[in-house]
Amino acid sequence: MLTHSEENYLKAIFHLSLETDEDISTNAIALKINSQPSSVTEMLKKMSDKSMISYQKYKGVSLTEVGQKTALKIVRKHRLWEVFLFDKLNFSWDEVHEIAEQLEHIHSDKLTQELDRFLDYPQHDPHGDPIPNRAGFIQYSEKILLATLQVGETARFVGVKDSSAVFLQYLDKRNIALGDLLTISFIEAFDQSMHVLINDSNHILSKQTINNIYVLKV
Amino acid sequence: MLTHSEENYLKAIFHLSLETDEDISTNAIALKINSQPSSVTEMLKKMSDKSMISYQKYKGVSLTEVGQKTALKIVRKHRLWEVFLFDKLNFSWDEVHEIAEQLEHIHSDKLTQELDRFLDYPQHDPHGDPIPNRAGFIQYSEKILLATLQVGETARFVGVKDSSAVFLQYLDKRNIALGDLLTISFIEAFDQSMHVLINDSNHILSKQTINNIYVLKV
DNA sequence: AAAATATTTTAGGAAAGCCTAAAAATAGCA
DNA sequence: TGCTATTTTTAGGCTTTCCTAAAATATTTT
Ligand SMILES: [Mn+2]
Ligand SMILES: [Mn+2]
Ligand SMILES: [Mn+2]
Ligand SMILES: [Mn+2]
Repeated sequence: MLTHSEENYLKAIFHLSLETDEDISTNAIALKINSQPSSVTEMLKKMSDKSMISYQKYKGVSLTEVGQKTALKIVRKHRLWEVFLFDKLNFSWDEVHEIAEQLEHIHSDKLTQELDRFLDYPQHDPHGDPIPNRAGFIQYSEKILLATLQVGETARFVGVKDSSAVFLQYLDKRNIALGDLLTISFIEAFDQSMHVLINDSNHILSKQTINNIYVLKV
Repeated sequence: MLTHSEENYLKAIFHLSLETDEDISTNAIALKINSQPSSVTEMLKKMSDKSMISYQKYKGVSLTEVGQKTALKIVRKHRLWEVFLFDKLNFSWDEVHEIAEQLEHIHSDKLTQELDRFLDYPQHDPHGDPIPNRAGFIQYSEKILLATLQVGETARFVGVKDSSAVFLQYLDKRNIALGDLLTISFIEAFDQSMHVLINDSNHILSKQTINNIYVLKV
């Protein structure tokens, strides 16, 4: 059984591995989990001993098969709890993450399974991220950044890249929600801001915003 | 914010305090949480510094007002989660405690409140124990031990004293459930075993059993 | 009331998980 | 290739929570 801390390391390495094919560096992990590189080195040794990661001094780490499976279990729990909080307990999508960070560490296979059933086997969490199934299989979609669309194109809002509370609240304030249809009416050459038609109203979205919104072309 | 461990001490002292009016001894706590008296002494000092308990060397401890309030919050969470697992996730009453022991440490007032609402403000957990309300008020009932009844009396099964999995499973096996009506038909003088009519079938319940079942006379 | 017994505390130590500062290794560049 | 800057590891320390063994205190028995 892994400790709370070990699980957080595993999850950090998992998420960092999604961004690159290279091994994950000590510094990158330290940055991610808000700790010091020396603390990370220490933990990496322990997790290597437990065969959760492949680690060679100075060469970075990658998840082993077991580590990958374990990380997926934690991500699954995290996202299922987010769905529970959002769907059943009236939490908003900017509030769920913090509590899911705690709930993801509850150990009970039956609990995870029953929660999944109770929520009717959801495919995505409230931020549009895919939920691994019981076997650890995760269905990634072909989502692209809104910033890559051309004038005239229409697409569906299916996810956010960085789901910080402040960004999610910004979207809420503008009544932009997951599932909405977006049509690009104009792109400002000067600052790349995008004029977008959403729910019959026009929005001007900044470069930062459109680089943080995932869509699926329709 | 209290640690996981401090919360467990608080809960132990709370439960021990229900059994007696005296101060709680170091040994009793050690026994309850399965640790050593020396470990307990150490923690009691820390919790006294945090004003959660009143502690005088060699004299035992009691909860302060703040400690009592905090303990009740944890008990509230524990029992609400038990209801959730039992009512919504198909857990049996002998399985819920173990997982609630983990869930009770999740910190979020909103979560507790919304869970309470979602479960429709339950008054009792799956073992018949009362759930403190948001303000920490707990409604104790006049329940008595089945062992105290006389031949001919009828009462409703409303709780168990020791809710160990093995005892709860024993009741399940005999189709004896919370809410059932029990009528005493005979008491064996030799071993105090009780002949009880439950759901139209006759059961012979041992001394240990009838001293572990709470009822309300009807 | 003294002796024996039981309870509680103190002393000293271990493991986990974090830190800072210094040393070692690696990578980038002239 | 050799020097410099960056990254990573090691060394040493701190806190939390647990432990065992010994000392101190309280309780019970004679
Ligand atoms: Mn999240
Ligand atoms: Mn999410
Ligand atoms: Mn319980
Ligand atoms: Mn209970």
